[in-house]
Amino acid sequence: MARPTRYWLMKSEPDVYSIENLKRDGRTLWTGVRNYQARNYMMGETEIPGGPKKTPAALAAPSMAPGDFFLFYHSNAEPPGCVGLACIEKVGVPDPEQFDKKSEYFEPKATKAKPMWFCVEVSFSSRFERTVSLDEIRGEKPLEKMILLQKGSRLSVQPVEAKEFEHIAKLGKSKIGSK
DNA sequence: GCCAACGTTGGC
DNA sequence: GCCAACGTTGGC
Repeated sequence: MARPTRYWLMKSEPDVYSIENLKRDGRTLWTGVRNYQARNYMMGETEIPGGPKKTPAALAAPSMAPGDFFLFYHSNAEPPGCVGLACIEKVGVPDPEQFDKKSEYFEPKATKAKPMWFCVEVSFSSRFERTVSLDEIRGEKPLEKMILLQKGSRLSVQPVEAKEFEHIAKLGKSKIGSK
């Protein structure tokens, strides 16, 4: 049975790494996520040798795979909101920052053989013609179930429904594959 | 800059 | 295993 394409939302502070940066770079490693739930999504669907074991609940949850798409969200921005689309290229990549003593994401307990944190490689797909702001998302009935809108939700990597993804992409006047 | 909400750590 | 203290996220 073919796996359906899954859709995600990933947050980044534009002062740190913006959609313009991704457009410039073409591809990047989505490093620095230090949340177990987000990590589990980024580890992908197959077990990683030497990688952390997922709990049964995490195994039952959806995970990323190459070819999935995500909404690029600018957090701590004015206004906060979705600004474009990008594609998951590679999953379960050990986050190199955990091995770098000078990085704020250094993890002394991690080793190359047994990494603790994983990231994904992503590629630029499109920039929206305009920001679909958090305020606007709040006002859309078809988007009311989004994890983004749930009280206290801070998850920086989260699944979204295909319908939600398409709705926001339409509001941003952007399609997969368009510039 | 404030602070609510949440996640993690560590003493017991 | 509990839970208080602490740190972080991210909108406002």
